[in-house]
Amino acid sequence: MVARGRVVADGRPSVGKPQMRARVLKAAMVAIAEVGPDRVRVQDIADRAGMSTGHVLYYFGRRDRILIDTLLLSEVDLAAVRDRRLARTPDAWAAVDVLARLYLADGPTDVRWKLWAQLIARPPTDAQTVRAFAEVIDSWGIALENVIRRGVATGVMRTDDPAEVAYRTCRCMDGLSLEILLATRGRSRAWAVRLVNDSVRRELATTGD
Amino acid sequence: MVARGRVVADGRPSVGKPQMRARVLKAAMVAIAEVGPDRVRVQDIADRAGMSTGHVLYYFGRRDRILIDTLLLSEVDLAAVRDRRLARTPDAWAAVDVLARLYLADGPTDVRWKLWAQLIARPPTDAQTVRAFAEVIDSWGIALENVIRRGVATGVMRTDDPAEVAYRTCRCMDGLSLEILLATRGRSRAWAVRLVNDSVRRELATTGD
DNA sequence: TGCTGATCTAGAGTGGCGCTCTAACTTGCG
DNA sequence: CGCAAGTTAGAGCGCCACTCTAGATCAGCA
Repeated sequence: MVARGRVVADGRPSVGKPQMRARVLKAAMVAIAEVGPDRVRVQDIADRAGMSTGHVLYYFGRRDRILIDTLLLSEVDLAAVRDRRLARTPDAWAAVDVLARLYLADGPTDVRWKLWAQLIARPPTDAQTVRAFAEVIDSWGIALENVIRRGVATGVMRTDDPAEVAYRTCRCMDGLSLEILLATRGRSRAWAVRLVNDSVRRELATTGD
Repeated sequence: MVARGRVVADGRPSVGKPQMRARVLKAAMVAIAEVGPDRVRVQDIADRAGMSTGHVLYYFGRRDRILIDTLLLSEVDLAAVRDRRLARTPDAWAAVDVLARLYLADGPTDVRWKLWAQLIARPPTDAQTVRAFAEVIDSWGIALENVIRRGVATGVMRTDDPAEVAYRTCRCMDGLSLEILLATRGRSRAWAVRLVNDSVRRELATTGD
């Protein structure tokens, strides 16, 4: 036993000083943005946090966990922004546009989506983390579903199954974001935003729209 | 100059013995299936090919290139299967089903999609490879577009823009495959196949269908 | 057949990096 | 002060991609 204050097996460290974790995650965001999530070293993060590599790993156990928590943190932040903006946007069509712009990748170097790509390439195994990511993904679908329900309620949209449309639209935006990341063709972000808006409008528009 | 028979800078090796490359790629497929594309070592591939690691890298230069070429090879094979089966399937709705089943990930361990994930996480930089992958992606869109055109021609489908529907459907299948890979919820392959079939049918069905 | 240069093959060597481990330092509490 | 728990640093280990070099094999030629 003795438990030398170290990290518990595969879970989160139970040790204190959450501000240290926050500092590391902040540094990680910067480092990832500069170096890229695939190339970033623990050393890069430690440098920017003003700590040693051993110290950083004392809090996170594994390098992967730093990237995972960074993504989770950025998703939590983004979800807050999303919910705030959606609440401020009464028109359902405008809300769809807001959501699409927040969800879709900014460009080939979009940090958030590059982290997602990293995660999918090496998926986490522990149930806790898997559930956390499932909730993040769900929250986008639910947010869009609510927008659509509002559109239906206000009479500007029409559908039998808001949840299905929302889910499918999110998966489509996933694919679009991946193509933006790959940057194979000219397929730009602006083009993807327009495609999402158009296809949703075509599917949900009431007759007169 | 002198060029000691080595690999040219970032491109393909110009050296002979293509059967050696083929042998490595075949071994790579096995190794990747067993170990996973993220964990597979050059040693694993070399072992299965009956060669040394140095020998393997003599032909491919970088580990990444092995994975890239493995994916390209498997895509070429799959495209051949796809075109053959589609040619044998006159009914457009049935053809959509065939294509969806070939395109979508088999399950959380699907090798082809795991390689795609790997590729997106660390995208290739050289123009030649980027173009090759763009063509692979395009070929799926074009194949689906042709199916839809056939459906329209035979009067069982209706749409203004077959290319747009095909493209969007492919991106949706990308997103679905990613979720199958992540295996967060019960979202299974069978469920995804049905979703694609249903949504395409809903979008393209003629009135009486 | 023996010579020569090009190509091929093997494996030892190198460097980098994730991760571990130990030892020292700080803090809190009686 | 003294002890224990928690915190910090950094040296060290092991692994793995990639490099380098030296030898093997082969092709063409006299």
